Amino acid sequence: MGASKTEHFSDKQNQIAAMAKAIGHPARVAIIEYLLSVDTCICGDIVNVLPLAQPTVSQHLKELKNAGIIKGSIEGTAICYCLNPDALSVLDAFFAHITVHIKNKNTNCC
Amino acid sequence: MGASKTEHFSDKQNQIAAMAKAIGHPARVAIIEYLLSVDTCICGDIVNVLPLAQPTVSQHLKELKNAGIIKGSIEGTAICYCLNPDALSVLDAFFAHITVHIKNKNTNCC
DNA sequence: ATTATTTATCGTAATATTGCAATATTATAA
DNA sequence: TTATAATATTGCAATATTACGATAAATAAT
Repeated sequence: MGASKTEHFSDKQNQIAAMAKAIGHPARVAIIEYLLSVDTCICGDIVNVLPLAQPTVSQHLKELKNAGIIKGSIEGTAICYCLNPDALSVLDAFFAHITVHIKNKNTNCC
Repeated sequence: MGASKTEHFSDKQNQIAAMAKAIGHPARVAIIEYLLSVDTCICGDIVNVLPLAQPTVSQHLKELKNAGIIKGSIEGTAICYCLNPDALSVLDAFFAHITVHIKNKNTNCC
């Protein structure tokens, strides 16, 4: 096959998975870290920052955008990309919830 | 191609990406949530919990284990699987760091 | 020893991802 | 209008992922 059986899982599970999947590539982690490091949102130099060809970077940006991780708006010739706090806070809450609950578990057999 | 150019990115970026990728499937999100919900680590019923065939579940468990998200040990006929707090705390720290830094940014043009 | 139970592996088909060259699109500048 | 610059899309090849039937391996129970 090759297609996930998304219909068998909850919307929340599919949403978390889609966002995690989008972050599941080192180039896209690098993009996220770069967007976090710059103070302004005018990010027309993302292509120069990554060791990948321009179409490849454009494709990675598209995937991050589709997953809601970043937002983009036209800013003249360049495109302005920024992180989407809403999406990232969902992931933050997910992992914070997990780590808190793991600590509360006394059984740890593995 | 189809192979990520991991050598161009930092170990940290590759580690985050590998773990995020492992969580980037709704069945694996469901597995994580199930492991979090049960009190004991003896988890021989994961197959029955998911709407997927046994070999598929086994494959998903293997990927989570390879990424370090879960740990497993033999427990008689069954296999004992648990979440790995170390790996999950790395992801927790990553996303907590991002959300904190986003809040500190005053520019938000998108 | 034989059977039942549980999990892993193999093989394979369908689909998705990754990467880039070539090209298209869009907006600014001359 | 005609360049120039920045980003997007298309097309394609190489590889990876997803899913499952069939089968293997390992342990427990009879």
